Formats: sequence, C-alpha cells, structure tokens
Amino acid sequence: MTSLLDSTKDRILAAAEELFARTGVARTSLRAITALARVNLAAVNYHFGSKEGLVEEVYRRRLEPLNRARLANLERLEKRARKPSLEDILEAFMTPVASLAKDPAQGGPTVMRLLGQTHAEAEAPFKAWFAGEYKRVLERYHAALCRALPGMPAEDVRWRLQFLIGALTYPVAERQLVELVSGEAIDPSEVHLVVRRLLPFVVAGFRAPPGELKPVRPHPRARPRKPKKTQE
Amino acid sequence: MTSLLDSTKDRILAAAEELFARTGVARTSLRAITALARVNLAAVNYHFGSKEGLVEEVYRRRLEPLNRARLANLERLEKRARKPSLEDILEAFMTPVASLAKDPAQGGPTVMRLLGQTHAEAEAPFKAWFAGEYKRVLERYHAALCRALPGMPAEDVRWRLQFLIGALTYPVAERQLVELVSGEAIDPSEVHLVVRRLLPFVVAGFRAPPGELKPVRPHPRARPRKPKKTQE
DNA sequence: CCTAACATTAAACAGTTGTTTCAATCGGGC
DNA sequence: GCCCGATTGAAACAACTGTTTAATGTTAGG
Repeated sequence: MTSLLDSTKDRILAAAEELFARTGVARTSLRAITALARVNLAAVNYHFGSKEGLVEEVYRRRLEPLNRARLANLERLEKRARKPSLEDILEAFMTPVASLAKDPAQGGPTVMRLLGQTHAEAEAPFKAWFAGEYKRVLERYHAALCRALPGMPAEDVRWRLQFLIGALTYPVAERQLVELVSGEAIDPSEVHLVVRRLLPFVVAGFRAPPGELKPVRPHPRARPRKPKKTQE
Repeated sequence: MTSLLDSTKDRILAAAEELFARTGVARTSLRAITALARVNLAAVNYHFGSKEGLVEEVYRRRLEPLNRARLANLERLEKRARKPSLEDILEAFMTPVASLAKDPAQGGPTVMRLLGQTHAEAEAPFKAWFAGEYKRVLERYHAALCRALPGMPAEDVRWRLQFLIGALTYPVAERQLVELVSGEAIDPSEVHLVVRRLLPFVVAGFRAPPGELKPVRPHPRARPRKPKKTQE
C-alpha cells in the first residue's frame, strides 16, 4: 500500500488517512501514525506544523478533487445542454464519489470512511474552509436542480439535496454497520454500484411533489391522514 | 437543564450526553463531564465502571426507546391492516426520531447529534450489541416494506432502507454543516418538519423501479409504475 | 572542501488522560 | 446511641498525548 519510494511526507499522509478512516482522528495518536509510516515522531510537526495541520492536509487532499470533479461534471453538462435533465445532474453529483473510491491513487475505498467522518472530526477553522468550498458546489447544483425542477420551491430543492448527501454518504461511510446489519459484506470496489442503486431512488425522490408542512391544512390531493399517534 | 434534584448518576448522564453530542466522545474528558455535572471525578468510575460504561449507558438510554417505538409503531400498523401502505410504514420508521428530538425528557434535540455520531464513536463491544438490536428493527421493517412493494427485489428494498437511514440521519446530525452551507439555521424543535419534508421524498424513492446494475441488461419486469408527474 | 539549508533522529517536555486509592461522609436499621 | 453498606471527596497514579529541543545526518552550490 505504501511504496518504499514515497517521501516521508507522503508516507505520513497515507498512514494518517488509513488510521483516521479506521478509528477516527481523535483516537489516532501521532505515534500510531508515525509507527505505521515507519517515520520519526517529530516528522509530523516538522512537515505539517501540528496534528491539526496534518488533519487538514489529509482531508484537503481528497475533498478538493471531489469538489473539483463535481463542478467540472456540472459545467460539462451545462455546456452540452442549456438545461440538463434531473437525472444527469444528480449523476454528475454522485459519480465522483465512486471514482474516488475506485482509484487507489485518489485514496481508494478508505476515502469514503473519511468522508463520513469529515464533519464530526474536523476542527473549527478547517471546518469553515471546507464549508466554504462545499457551499460553492452545493449552490451551483442547487441552481441547476431548480432549473430542472421548475415550480418546485427552492427551499424544498435545498432540503432534498441534503437528503441526497445523506443517502449517498451514509451507506459508504458506515460500511461496517451496514454489513453488521445486512449480513452481507460490501466490496468497496463496488461503490459505483451503490451510486447506480441510489440514482433511481433520488431521481424519483426529487420529482415527488413536496408535502405540506402544516398538519391541518387541506390539500387538493387530500390523503386521509390517520389520527395522531402518541409514542407511549 | 439539569435539575438540582437529580441524582449523581442522572447528572453525569445528562452532562455526558450534552458534551458527547457537542464535541464527540473521544474529545470529551471525564473531567469536563464531572465539572459540568458538578460531581466528583471518581463518581463516573464508581457508577459506570469506566468511561466506556458511561458511553454505553448514554447511548443505550436513547437508542433503546427509539428502537422500541419503531417496533411498536410497526406492530400497531400491522394490527390495523394486514398490509400497511408504503407511506405508513416509512412514517412509522421516521416519526420516533422526531418525538425523541421534541421531548426534552427523552433527550431533546441533542439526541439527534448523538445519533449521528453513534457509529463513529462507539467501541467494538457496544457496537455489536447495538447492531444486534438495530438489526431486529431493520429486519422487521424490511419484511413489511417488501410486502408493501410486491415485485421489488428484497436486495433493492434493503439498500433503499439504508438510503432512507442516511437521508434521515445526516441532516439532523450534521446540523452545523447544513447551517453553514445553507445559511439558514435549523431550529431543533422542528425536526418533525424535516421528517415531513423527507417523507414524500423517500416514498417516491421506494416506489421507483430499480435501475439495472449491468449496463446493458434489459429490464426483466417492466412494471409501468404510475408515472410520477414530472414537472416539466 | 566547506558551508548552508534541509531532513531525520532520539530524548525530553509539560500537560492531559482514565483509573485507583483511601479516608470522610452520609442514611437507615437495630 | 452504634454500626454498616453505599456514596462522595481530594489526591495521587501510571500511561499517554502533542510538541519541542538539540544533536546528527544528508545534500547540493560556490
């Protein structure tokens, strides 16, 4: 996994990524990282300044290409047709995740677990940077989705984008739990199959008419709502 | 938040839950917990044996009622009609999350952040217990969903259940990130609104015909689902 | 060959972690 | 009153954390 020719910096990054994905940032000590990377302890502070610096670089190295691929996909799509289809937009958003997971040079399967822990693990300053980058991507997709779904309130589109992110992140990130619960192991090289399964699900979800939020207001499409259930 | 009348044990649980949800288990020290609870440091080891013991009890206290409510909802549903509708089943699965978040006695809004960190934070032995409990719930819902979706392969139903869990967990758990990205703050007392927004999304998602995984194979069972009105 | 910048090393630093010890205190039952 | 188990308290424990120091090794340029 870690080539002997790699520089100290690269070996640290690889080892840190592996351990962060496996046990989380907080539970991973610099000594564990430097031991796995077969590198001196002080090398981390020398090359990255601090543990936080290392954490940032580990995440940035993977998240930046992901965001870039998502933006590039959308641009290519919009260059081809002024108004891309809903399915094409959603696919453009999802597929970069699969290609990251497929390519070991881009991090391979471990990246997905990283992604799932991004938000829980990062410190405040890095979180701000990441949120800014991420926001740009989501804003662009939000606009494209709104164009593909005329008549749907922008707020609903935004929420459904969040639902998509959750549905995409959770199964690949919490792979262990999914395995424990479903019994069958998930081959990480088949993340693209997850994407393929998810696509029709979210396409239909985005197309669904949004429900009313107020409980009592009657709707033209009145469904007989059953009396309130109380959780004892 | 923490009543002065509460026992030492309760105060510890409340403080730990608060801090676990805010900064994660690994980053929360026993000293921070006992300081917030205004309790002696040794009390944790006295009442819970170890930090791990405390973590388990914090999670168990919330996850057990959640699973119980989900099972009870489904049972009640199936007692009323032998074959409940897809929407009712999904609602039965999702609403307990909202009622937990609404009721401060059951944990209130902080519980949601806990839920999102469950899988990343817990240690192996507790994880096994939780997976067992969780599995029972998911198997029951999986069976009910399969009955409500005749003709859909069981594997696809299983995956879509995972998608639902992700879509449900992510927005409530990663509230901070959603706020940063979307700009608007989410009132935790309005988790039930998230559920209400999510419901039509996942109902339509579950009804969508599953896509083929192999690029070229034609669809064997072309069920002309009632075409959701596309807003085009 | 010398030097200066870069890189690696072993050792120690100060601070924090979870846990343990043991004495002090409480609250009823006799 | 007294006693006893359950609880609390302050202090110390060893182990581990991220970081720094100072010495050493490496490498290219004049």
